Amino acid sequence: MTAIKKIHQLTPNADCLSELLGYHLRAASKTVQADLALTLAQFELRMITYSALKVISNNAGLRQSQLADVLSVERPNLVVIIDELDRKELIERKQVKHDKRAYALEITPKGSQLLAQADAAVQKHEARIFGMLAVEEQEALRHILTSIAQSGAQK
Amino acid sequence: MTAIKKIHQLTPNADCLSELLGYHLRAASKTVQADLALTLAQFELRMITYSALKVISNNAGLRQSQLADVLSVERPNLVVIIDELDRKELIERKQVKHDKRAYALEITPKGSQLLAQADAAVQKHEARIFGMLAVEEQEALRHILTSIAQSGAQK
DNA sequence: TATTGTTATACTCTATAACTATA
DNA sequence: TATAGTTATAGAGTATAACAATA
Repeated sequence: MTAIKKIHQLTPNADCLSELLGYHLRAASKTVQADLALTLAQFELRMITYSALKVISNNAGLRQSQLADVLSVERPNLVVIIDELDRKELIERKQVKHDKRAYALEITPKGSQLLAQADAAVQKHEARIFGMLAVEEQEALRHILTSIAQSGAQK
Repeated sequence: MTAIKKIHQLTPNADCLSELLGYHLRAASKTVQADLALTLAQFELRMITYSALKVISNNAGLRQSQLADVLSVERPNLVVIIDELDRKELIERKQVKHDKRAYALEITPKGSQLLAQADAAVQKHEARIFGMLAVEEQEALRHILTSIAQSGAQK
């Protein structure tokens, strides 16, 4: 049985997928997202709720449709995200003058306090993941990733 | 109305999330995955079925549990992936001597032919995405991404 | 007992159509 | 007619428990 198992064991080089840069890009992204998720779970935040809280904090009064655009989330899906932050009293939906359809999103003091703590933890997370890179390497990586992200879809 | 809208418009620098390297990593990964998905759709393959087909092709006779390990997919989820490839007659589940529980996975001639075409398209895809980088830059990126992927989870 | 493949299930993320109340 | 927020829903992707057959 061990003999058969050995024959079937994959040699290190048998992973033919590792030739593809896209494979490594995806693997690195998954590792980072997993670590970030653990980091934010300490504050009962998800990646999307953290992002939303941060954007609202930096853009007081913006509307849900604008936030959806910034976060690249469909409007219907943003509703439950905002609901979650609202229920936790981290943000508020305030009336917009001259447009009764829309809400102006604002962070609460409680939200600002939590965001400050989360931001500090995220900074540690980034240092933990990217700290082994020199500052110039980090900038080069940022530049490369930005250009890749904008290389767009075919056709 | 336009006045209110302008006030609420986000300035380019208001996207406070772009400070995070993890944000750019995720965005780049999503762009690449989307382009790869389009590329493989021409052959009625998904990323996971393409990966499975390629690993089976390079490791004839491996079992589903081994393939699940290589692809980092849970065994129950691999079943439907193998079902799909089997239904399309791209692979075969063959009996394993000395172990009636397991199947030996093998690619069919039809599968090999499709894989060759898909491989060529994926090569073009990678060139389209990463072609703007010099070869040394590609190798540097591969090295960085590999080390990031292995930086592991905290705690 | 442990393992292989399988079934059923559930949870998250994402995407679309359609409704309401306003504009 | 168009827009903001909402509801309902459906599809991927992913995760776990439990089963039958076999080791």
